[in-house]
Amino acid sequence: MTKPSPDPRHTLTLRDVSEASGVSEMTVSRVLRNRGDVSAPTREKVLEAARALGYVPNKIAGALASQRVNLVGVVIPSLSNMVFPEVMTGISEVLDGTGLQPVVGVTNYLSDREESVIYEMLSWRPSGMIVAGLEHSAASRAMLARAGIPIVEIMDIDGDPVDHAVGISHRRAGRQMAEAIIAAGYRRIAFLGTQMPNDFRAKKRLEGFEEALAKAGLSLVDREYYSGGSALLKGREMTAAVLNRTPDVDFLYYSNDMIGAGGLLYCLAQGLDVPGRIGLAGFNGVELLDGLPRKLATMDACRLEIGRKAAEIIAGKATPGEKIELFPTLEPGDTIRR
Amino acid sequence: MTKPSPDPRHTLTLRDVSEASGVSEMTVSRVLRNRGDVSAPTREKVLEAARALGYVPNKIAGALASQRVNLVGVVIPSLSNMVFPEVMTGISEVLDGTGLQPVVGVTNYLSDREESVIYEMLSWRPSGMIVAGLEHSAASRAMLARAGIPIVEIMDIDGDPVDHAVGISHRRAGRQMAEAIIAAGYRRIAFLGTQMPNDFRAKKRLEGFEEALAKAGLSLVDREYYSGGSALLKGREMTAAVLNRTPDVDFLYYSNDMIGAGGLLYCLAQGLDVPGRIGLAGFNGVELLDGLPRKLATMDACRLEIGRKAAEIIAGKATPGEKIELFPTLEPGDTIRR
DNA sequence: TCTGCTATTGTTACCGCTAACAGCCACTCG
DNA sequence: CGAGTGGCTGTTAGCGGTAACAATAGCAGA
Repeated sequence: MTKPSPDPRHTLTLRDVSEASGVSEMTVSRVLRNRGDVSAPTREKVLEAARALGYVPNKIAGALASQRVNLVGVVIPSLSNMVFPEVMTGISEVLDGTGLQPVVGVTNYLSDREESVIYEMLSWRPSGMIVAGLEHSAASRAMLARAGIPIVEIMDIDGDPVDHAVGISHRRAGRQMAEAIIAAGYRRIAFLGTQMPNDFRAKKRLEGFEEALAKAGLSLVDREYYSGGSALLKGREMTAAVLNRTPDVDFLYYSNDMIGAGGLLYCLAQGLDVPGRIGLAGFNGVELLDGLPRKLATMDACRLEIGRKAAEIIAGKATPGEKIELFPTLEPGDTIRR
Repeated sequence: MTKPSPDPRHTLTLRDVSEASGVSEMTVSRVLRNRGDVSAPTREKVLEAARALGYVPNKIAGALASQRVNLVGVVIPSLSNMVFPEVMTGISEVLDGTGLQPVVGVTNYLSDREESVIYEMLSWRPSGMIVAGLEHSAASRAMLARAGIPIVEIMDIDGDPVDHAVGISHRRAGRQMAEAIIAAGYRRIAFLGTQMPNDFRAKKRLEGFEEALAKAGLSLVDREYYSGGSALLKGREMTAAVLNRTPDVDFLYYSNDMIGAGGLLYCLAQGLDVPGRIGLAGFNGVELLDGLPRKLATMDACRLEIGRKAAEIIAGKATPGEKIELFPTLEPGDTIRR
């Protein structure tokens, strides 16, 4: 029975626990980490003392001494995107059993910001890094390459990874969607999407999309960009603008599901025949779509799986085969003629 | 001119930079942290050497030596909620200038998990902690109280904070909404919400709501719970269930905007007169609502402001006045009669 | 010339914990 | 009965930085 918190202003160290339980600091350390042999009675004594005192180990000191940090840096462009939380879920799922802990950093699609987030994270000497995208500043790439830890670049595989990459080919995804649209008989196709110069993946999808159109002798009949604001609302507005400007358009390809959903709601409200008179498609496969009056055509981005695979590489559970390509499935929903 | 990365397998330390630039480690440390006086030529030499080598300081060692950690722990129940990302935005905004860095931990509304997340975070000795909610296990509270750092509990102020609290009164919010609904002439009111036992805030809103109903001599005519799944879809399903079971219901109060939005879409699809025949209201004030065909009545939860104020307290920029209550505004939208 | 001061740089002693190894004891075995 | 063995606990020496203080140089003023 030790008196709890004798001096409330002093933060506890191993020494406090060791004194309270009458063993060496080393033994306390062993008990608390469950490492090495400690006799049952000693273990009990120590645990009780630690509990009574409310001791919380200092990982900073521990990490410095052991040269091991159980942190995995995760660098993503945004949290409000709805796509990254799911990646995080996949990462957490896999990391949960391993003693590794994800730490997120957000870049807001800013290259400078990404650089400083990466720098900051590396300065904590994590066990691995998961970074969204393949496009980074030279300095960022250099830091990652030099860090001496596993690096996994996720979401995209159209490019050269620093170390590992897990993702889908956005170029191919765009191409595939275009092919499906053409096959369904649509010909006057417009694109509606983000303008953010640093959303490289959206850009690649559009490239693939136009490539496939070109191969069929087609080209976009209209395009509309936006940035910021409520995606759903923007989707309505952009759709209205396109329909107004190019009344004979027969397909709207959106760069993401949120604006696609807005567009769908707008078209339905206008009483347009979807998918007869006009077809629509988005990208991502967000859960939200399930609740819409009609199911928007989309392509899931394998987010959960990307998170899982990336974490597995970091945790050393997977064969480090450079690039891992995943293949999104096209979900035609109810907004493409069949 | 130093040769870059002579030994690629050895991680760099201050000593490497100090040798490369011909000054002591201490001087390098001073340059890199911009602290103390260093002559301009020396500074240049050091910076160049550090850059050439690609040196990234080891914050673990730095933190241990200086007893200062520029991290702020943020513990939230979920990322996919759409409400917490906005809180994070507020936090980042304020922290950005201060050298402090937020680190998020997610609990999935699990008390055990919260406990271990808090423990894990405290073991990195952060400069402050921001934790969602006021309900925590005894162990969690004790750890936070003992940590000797500023603690801010956010979102809710109906209860006893460990240290500081910033949020709204969810009980009052529920009451207010009920009063507005009653004033608009609705009488047969149903509640549709989450069942998660640990969503204490939703529970408090419902309590306040029922309290106000009772004061007006009313009580809920129906209620419907859910958990998990696509919120939008669940909203549709639950709404269908209630309308089917209690056809003469004239108001649906949802515990959050997502299921409310689903309900709204359903009602509109059914051709119901909203808000004449039936009224609807949600909670949170999410951006999504702006894109809906009709604007759902809601109450914004002051999320951005909560994040800001909490961060200000941590950063020492605000007077630590125990509880800071914010007052949500009721946005009647188009789904309550006026 | 000597003192006193400022500007700059170096030295020393940790921060709190863990790896590696040393020590001690009881017990087994030939 | 001595050596060998395994179980448990303690000792020592850092990990890579930084605080605090010491040292040195350069220079002005008396």
